[in-house]
Amino acid sequence: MRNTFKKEEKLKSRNLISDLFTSGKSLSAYPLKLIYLQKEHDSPFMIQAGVTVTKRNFKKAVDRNRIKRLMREAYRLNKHLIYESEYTKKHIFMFIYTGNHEEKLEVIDKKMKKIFRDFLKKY
RNA sequence: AAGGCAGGCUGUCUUAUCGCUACGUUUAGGCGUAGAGGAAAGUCCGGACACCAAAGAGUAGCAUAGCGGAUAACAUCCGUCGUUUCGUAUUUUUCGAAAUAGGACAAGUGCAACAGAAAGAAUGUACAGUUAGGCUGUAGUGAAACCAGGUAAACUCUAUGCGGUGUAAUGUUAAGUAAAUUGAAGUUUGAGAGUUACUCGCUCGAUUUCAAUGGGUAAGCAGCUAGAAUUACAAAGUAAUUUGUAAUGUAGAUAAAUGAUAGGAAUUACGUCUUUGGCGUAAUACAGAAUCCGGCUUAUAGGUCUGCUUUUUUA
RNA sequence: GCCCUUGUAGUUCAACGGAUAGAACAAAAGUUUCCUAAACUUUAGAUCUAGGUUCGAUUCCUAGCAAGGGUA
Repeated sequence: MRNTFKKEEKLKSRNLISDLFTSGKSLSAYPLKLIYLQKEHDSPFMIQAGVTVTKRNFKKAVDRNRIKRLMREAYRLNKHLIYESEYTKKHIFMFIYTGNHEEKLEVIDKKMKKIFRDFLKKY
């Protein structure tokens, strides 16, 4: 499969996001944290995913944008782990960066793989 | 020549692979084109644009403050006068540079530590001008006592300007319902309610029936990027700036695109060597459009230019 | 996005433009005690930053920085 991450695959609806934060479950692998919820949505993709960085830890918009780009890149390169598994229920994902300084892509990539492995182990 | 300070300009380039957003094209896969800044930042001023007829009048409030000009407008910019500081020089003047919220204390009110006789109307001490009184001058304290005193980035006064809310404005499309809104008719008749900081004013009566609209769902689309546009040349003007001609097509996202990896080049720093260079390592600032413009302020590695200044060398 | 407020010792708060910025708690040292606590005595410690107005600024003005709040 192709490693894309297009508009339709991104988590955008405010309602879905607030549902996710009120009733979602979480997995953690510092400096990343995944909040997930099994829920039907309109997207043709199996998972709608978003990333977020708190303003408290990164005051400058440049830093926040950079980390979000790195997280999107890591998700894009690793999502095949889930799509190629036997699991097929629809989910919404939100990745939160809980660290307070910028990490390199390879670190984030490693943690992303760990989170996906943990996620698949649970089902 | 090297270093420091201040200001102006500039603000790394390139190839491949994997991706993102918009537009065009394509039956689909795909392909083509375009894709952050000088400050996009702070939100400190000024506008454009849109809506609010509950948008009116007055007061309050806020802003500005020599003079002339520029501009769509400004608290911005240009010129000039005054004032202050510095330099040259030195009796002053003149000259050069920098800074400057720079109306009014002769409308009224307030304030002035310490010192001083006295800080607002009081006339003291010593000396001198004259012998006494009175008057005048000098000394002494202080930032200010040269008197119609000082102080308005003290209240205040004067002149000028300002209606409010901000693109999440506003318009429109689809589904679809109220105890809400609007219109018409009937019945009844005046206590109250609402509105901008306040007053005047202004708006709204209550209930029943019928018809229409329609909260929320931060839904979709428009607004949304051709504009006080950019670049070049010429002319006018001391300048800010204006006018004319030609060329150019230059982001439009919305949990929010403009990225990642690998290689090469450039610059800088450090280390090392076989030292006009080679090799290795590291770094490449400040910072990310959110309706759009004009300014202001703040941040900024490296390069480059200008001014001032310090040290060394040579003449 | 828009709007507003506040910055004073380690903490919570004071201070008309005027002498050496004050109080409580906390901290340090000492006295007391076999030791600790309590009590008592003493000490150190601050106006967010940079300019300006003024004879003089925590106070007034301007710009920046930081923190907090409101609104949709």
